[in-house]
Amino acid sequence: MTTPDDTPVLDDATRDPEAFRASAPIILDGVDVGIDDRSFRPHGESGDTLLDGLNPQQREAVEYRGPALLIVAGAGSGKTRVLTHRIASLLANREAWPSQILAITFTNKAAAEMRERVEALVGESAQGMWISTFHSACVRILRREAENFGYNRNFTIYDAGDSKALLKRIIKELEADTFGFTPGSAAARISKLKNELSDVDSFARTADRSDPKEAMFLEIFRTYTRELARASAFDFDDLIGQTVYLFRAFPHIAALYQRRFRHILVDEYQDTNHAQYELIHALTQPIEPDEVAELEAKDYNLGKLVDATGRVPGASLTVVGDSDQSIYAFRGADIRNISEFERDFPGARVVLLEQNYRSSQNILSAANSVIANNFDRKDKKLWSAGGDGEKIIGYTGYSGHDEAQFVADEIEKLHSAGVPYNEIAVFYRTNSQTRALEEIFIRSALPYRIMGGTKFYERAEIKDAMAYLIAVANPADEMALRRVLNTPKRGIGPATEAQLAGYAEANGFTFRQAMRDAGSLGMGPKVTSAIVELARLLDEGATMIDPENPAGQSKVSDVLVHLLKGSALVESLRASRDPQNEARAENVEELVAVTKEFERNNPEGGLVEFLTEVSLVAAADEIDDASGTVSLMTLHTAKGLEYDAVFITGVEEELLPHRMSANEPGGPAEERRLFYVGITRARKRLYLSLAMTRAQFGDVAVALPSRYLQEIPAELIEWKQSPGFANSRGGTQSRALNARRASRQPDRGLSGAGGSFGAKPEIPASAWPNRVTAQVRDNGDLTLEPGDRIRHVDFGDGKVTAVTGEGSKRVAHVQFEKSGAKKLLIKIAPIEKL
DNA sequence: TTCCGACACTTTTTT
DNA sequence: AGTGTCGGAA
Repeated sequence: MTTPDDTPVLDDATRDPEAFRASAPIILDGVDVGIDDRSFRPHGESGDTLLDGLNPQQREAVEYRGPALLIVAGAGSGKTRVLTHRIASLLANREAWPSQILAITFTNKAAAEMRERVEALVGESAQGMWISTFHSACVRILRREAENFGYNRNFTIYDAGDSKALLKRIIKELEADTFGFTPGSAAARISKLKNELSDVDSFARTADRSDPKEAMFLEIFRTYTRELARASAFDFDDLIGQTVYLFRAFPHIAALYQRRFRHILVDEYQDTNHAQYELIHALTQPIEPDEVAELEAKDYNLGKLVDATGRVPGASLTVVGDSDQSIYAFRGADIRNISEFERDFPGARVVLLEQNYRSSQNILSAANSVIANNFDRKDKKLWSAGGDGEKIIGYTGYSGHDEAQFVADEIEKLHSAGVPYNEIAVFYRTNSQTRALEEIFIRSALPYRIMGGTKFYERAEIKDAMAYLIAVANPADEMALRRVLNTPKRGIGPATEAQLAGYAEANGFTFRQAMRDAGSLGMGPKVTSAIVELARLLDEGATMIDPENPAGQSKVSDVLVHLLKGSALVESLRASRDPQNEARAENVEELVAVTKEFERNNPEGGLVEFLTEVSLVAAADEIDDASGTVSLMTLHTAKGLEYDAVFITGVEEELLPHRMSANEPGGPAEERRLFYVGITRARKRLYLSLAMTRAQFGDVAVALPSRYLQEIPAELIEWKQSPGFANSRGGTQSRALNARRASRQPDRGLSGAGGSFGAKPEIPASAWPNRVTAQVRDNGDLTLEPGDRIRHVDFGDGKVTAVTGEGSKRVAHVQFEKSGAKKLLIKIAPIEKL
């Protein structure tokens, strides 16, 4: 979890210079636009030293001043450095106050890092800046302005799962499933529309209503929108879209932010969608004279901002991006935003950064030759002054488990050669690939962390506990109430739920009110008291955070503990005989710990702030660089990160490129960019691996090497085990794949094996000395000592050389006769003592 | 209303 | 393989 970017908006303070000084002591004497106080000296480097160590292009990107700047930054070209130095130089030269800077990054983690790096350059004057994601920035604006357009500032944020749950109910009620609608398909379509800034009305105007399916979709969209509004909730896409509507509908509110942010910087611009583009566009508009007058009438000091025409010119915009790293088209990212930047912002300067400071030349050459296969791109070649470096290592496993064992073994080798675990990462295309990796890593006692995937906050029991908190913070949120209604079991079934909803509808009040009044519904005494009791518990929670409450604001953890006690959520999990429920109970207790952690990091933050933070945490935010663990993540999550050693697994057709991308326009090209992003994360070592067979949906399918492998020149790859088997047409894969170089394991045993596509390959197991099965066993409290001989199901006989660790985490270091040295977790490894 | 077993369906990537 | 959903019985 990251610290939220919760610096207060300084608008109120800037109206009154005295208050401003008090709240931001680093800024002396001042109106926020007066930049003439000579005593303001940032700590750290002065303006000149900010340019030290930068190449000429980087310098230009830092120094250029003008309305618009596009920095085309290839992978590893130091763009974060350029961005932070650019911000630092604006501050150091006192061309801008911190509060006038808005920097948008892709993840909270990137935002935190950028803030840290700017602070390292200029010291604490970095405090008042807004450095955040699009979503966080919009939440701040929306909470601030919510009351101005009919929303409650305690609105709930629905994540993708919440949206789908709501749509599921709507589709059921409308019986829309008969038209083939699923929550997923409806959510995707609505999301797409919102990313294009379409709302129900504009969609209704263009939709073909004579088509019953279209009419039904319109009905779904309309109901969904109404339900969100009724619950005082925004979905992810609304956060951006509603902010744009807000600015359009209320120019005087837009003017506040146009005035405040004089320098806007956007990272990963190639992944912005239309709504985000419009948001940036709105923020960089000039303030017209009538709005200027209105602002001044409200005592906002515009001072020197007003130009000769009586307007405040638009903020200066800096965007950084690389169209070769655009991997979010599926989410509405529009590559035209970057390719047509010069047209959108006339007079824009473009700076190209092509020198790579991250990777060895071999890695870059591979990346260049892969991406060169995407036509319709500006040619751009990364180069490094750092020398060729190591060759790329290739490996073909018999199965996903075999591949995982290779990865584990190589990681162990790297580690004993001095590469720390946290400098090693394993990437894959789909989250489902983690299973095999995880099994092997646990068995091999490798410390690892999975980024993203099934996230803590997506677990059912955590969502239940969170729903209690949401119901307290936002009583209008019916979905949270419905979720909480019968968890833990209270004997309130769907029939009762429907009765409550009907009662609320008929009387024109909220679901929550209906719960309070359950007594007048004539239901059974047990059910009635359960409902009334729950309503009372939630109301108690609400008074605990009520700002009017004389007893003061309770801490989030106190509210949560009170709700958990009152609802007996944890106890009911503990009482159940399902063994998994013990782990669930522990998860809920972990959530209490999370709230306490939040309180430590955010002494000012309340329940709403906590809920916001939880809603906006992303996979990449969890990455803890200091921990000594290997990181496992999807290729998407890997964007923006770098490691000494990188493993890309599952480099197979149907997986990379993924089969789902085949039919999408631009799909294969986007998949290629994804591969390119993965390759360019590596500094020194790159491993590409694949498997001949891969388990999916419970059975085994044949896999073919990815077409992208052939695009890497053969001399860059050293195959530990090449995928040189016959393909479906009876020929062989390209020369690159057959890699006729001297290899310790010649291709002999492989080529010709396998056979026609679709059949299970009959490959002699002897061809894979490392062939690994998914077997796990419980060895109880088997004890091993150095010198013991053991037999492993997959690796054969070996001798224990050392034993480390405690209790269930005891690890045997074993020298196998045929398979080399390995570490095994004694408790679960498929071994027996001889 | 809840519980249980049979079943169907899943897996693209994420703020 | 694992999870969610549905129908029927208690």
